Amino acid sequence: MAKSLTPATIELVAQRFRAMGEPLRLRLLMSLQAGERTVTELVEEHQTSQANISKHLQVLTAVGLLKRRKQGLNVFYAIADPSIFNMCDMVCGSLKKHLDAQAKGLA
Amino acid sequence: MAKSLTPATIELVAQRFRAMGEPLRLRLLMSLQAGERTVTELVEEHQTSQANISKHLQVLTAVGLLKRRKQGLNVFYAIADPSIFNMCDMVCGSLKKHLDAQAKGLA
DNA sequence: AAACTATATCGCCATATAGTTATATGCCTT
DNA sequence: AAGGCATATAACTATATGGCGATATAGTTT
Repeated sequence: MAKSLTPATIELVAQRFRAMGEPLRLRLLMSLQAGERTVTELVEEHQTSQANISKHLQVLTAVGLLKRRKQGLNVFYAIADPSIFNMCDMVCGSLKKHLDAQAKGLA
Repeated sequence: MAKSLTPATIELVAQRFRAMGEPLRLRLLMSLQAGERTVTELVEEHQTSQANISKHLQVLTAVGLLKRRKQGLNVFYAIADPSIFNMCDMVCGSLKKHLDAQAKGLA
């Protein structure tokens, strides 16, 4: 991490993390890992209202994690930068380490 | 990111991201990048109440990002897994890309 | 243009969370 | 054991956010 970031930059970074800090949003990202999807497809895949999906997609798009492509009636959403999945992998790895250590502590 | 994670695991991952999705918490992590610090030191460095710092440290510790070491009256906090800074770097990189693209879009 | 479809937005409620002040806890010193 | 220091917790307020149903908007079809 860079030495000193401006408060505004820190806020942007925090926003990104916050955007990824929601289970449903993580699931949406995972759905999109295989390729772009329309809102309807995502609604069908995750059982919640269309309004809710739409709002979460809006959040992810606003922070630059997703990109939108409109085609006729449909809107296709896609991952803007696949590197986010590396982040997920890192969290999973770190999480595993933590859980293992915790498990050992309980032994 | 692994193909299918259980809801519980997804929630854990989300928790981690959420923990990093707060400017003050990011600043605390940055402070600790150089090495362990006591609560008092962190309070002096970031201008907010001791109670607030303590609460944020508690959040970061709960999700396994920090570790605690008690020594006499003091409690030293330290980064539990330095790999989180790679994540910050990745976010910064991705962010930069996004902002550049956005800037170009406005040109 | 009227009806239809896909998506976005609005208004609402319930809950979560950052911050504050005040207080409690735990450890040390004398 | 009494007082003082460092940290944690409690009680509270203000704000943000997730979810819902209803509605608006934009594009398509007939």
